[in-house]
Amino acid sequence: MARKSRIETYGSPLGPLEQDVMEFLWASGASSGRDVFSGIKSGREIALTTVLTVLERLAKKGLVAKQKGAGLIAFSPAFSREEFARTISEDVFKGILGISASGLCASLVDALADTDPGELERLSELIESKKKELGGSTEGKK
Amino acid sequence: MARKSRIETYGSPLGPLEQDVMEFLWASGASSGRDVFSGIKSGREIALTTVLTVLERLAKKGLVAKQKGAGLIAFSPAFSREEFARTISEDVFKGILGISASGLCASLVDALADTDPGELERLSELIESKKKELGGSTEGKK
DNA sequence: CATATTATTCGACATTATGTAGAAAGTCAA
DNA sequence: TTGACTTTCTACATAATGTCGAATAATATG
Repeated sequence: MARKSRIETYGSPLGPLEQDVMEFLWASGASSGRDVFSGIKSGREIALTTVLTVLERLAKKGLVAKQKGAGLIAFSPAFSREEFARTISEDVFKGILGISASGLCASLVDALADTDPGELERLSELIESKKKELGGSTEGKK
Repeated sequence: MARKSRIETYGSPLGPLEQDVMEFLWASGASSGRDVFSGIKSGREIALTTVLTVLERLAKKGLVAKQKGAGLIAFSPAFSREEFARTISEDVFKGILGISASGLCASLVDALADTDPGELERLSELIESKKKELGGSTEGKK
């Protein structure tokens, strides 16, 4: 049996340039290749084709949609930042939970307290409702 | 200015073989190269040197400690499974929190409810103590 | 239409990470 | 010294990513 509790995936490993491109698309929405190029190239020396290639690869990965309509081809994020983050989170959690649920929770709480204390409150509420949701319907694993 | 809210790291991206090796070390503690080899090679065809190489690289990365004492060199995990998981978690959270704290929390709660409901209870307690720890600085509706 | 521009696509090379392992060198005991 | 075993070196293969120039396809213009 392939041991499962692997630390596997960690989500989608995007390279720095790919991330810059995604950031731009998330911020600007559908854009032409040149737009993306102009947008992310600040200070750095990078060729237009480099960006085009990345855009192409991202499209192949299904992270950006390529729409060829009337004028130029438009590239747009296939997922919102949130959806993307959530997808990653899920993969990460699946992997790490098998190793140390308590450690994961501890890290989350610490990180939250550090960057967004207010979110702590919302988290407890979230937990409450989830517990309530689980409550009663105790028919084993789901 | 390096835009920060990146999705960056995602933690330590170990390859499958490297993970098998770490799993073995976590389970067995200090072991000789041959032990690791024998331990992880079940069914598969793999050379001893391959494992040794991986062990070596893992050591270079600082994930395993190489102790050369009396007899054979002993390799042992430099971090416990939990510490490792925690390190990964932190990196991941730092990256994702900048994007969507609520999304992250939602994912965690869902994942927890799914794999380890009991941990939900512990999480809320954890949050409570953390809130208390933050104390007055976090005064607000409660 | 013929040509200059701009847009897209192709093909390539560099680097890094990982898997894989044979060859060489080092150890140690019989 | 010899032989078996350990450890190190060296090297190749593949995949992901960054990086482009060249070739090709569209468009626009004179």
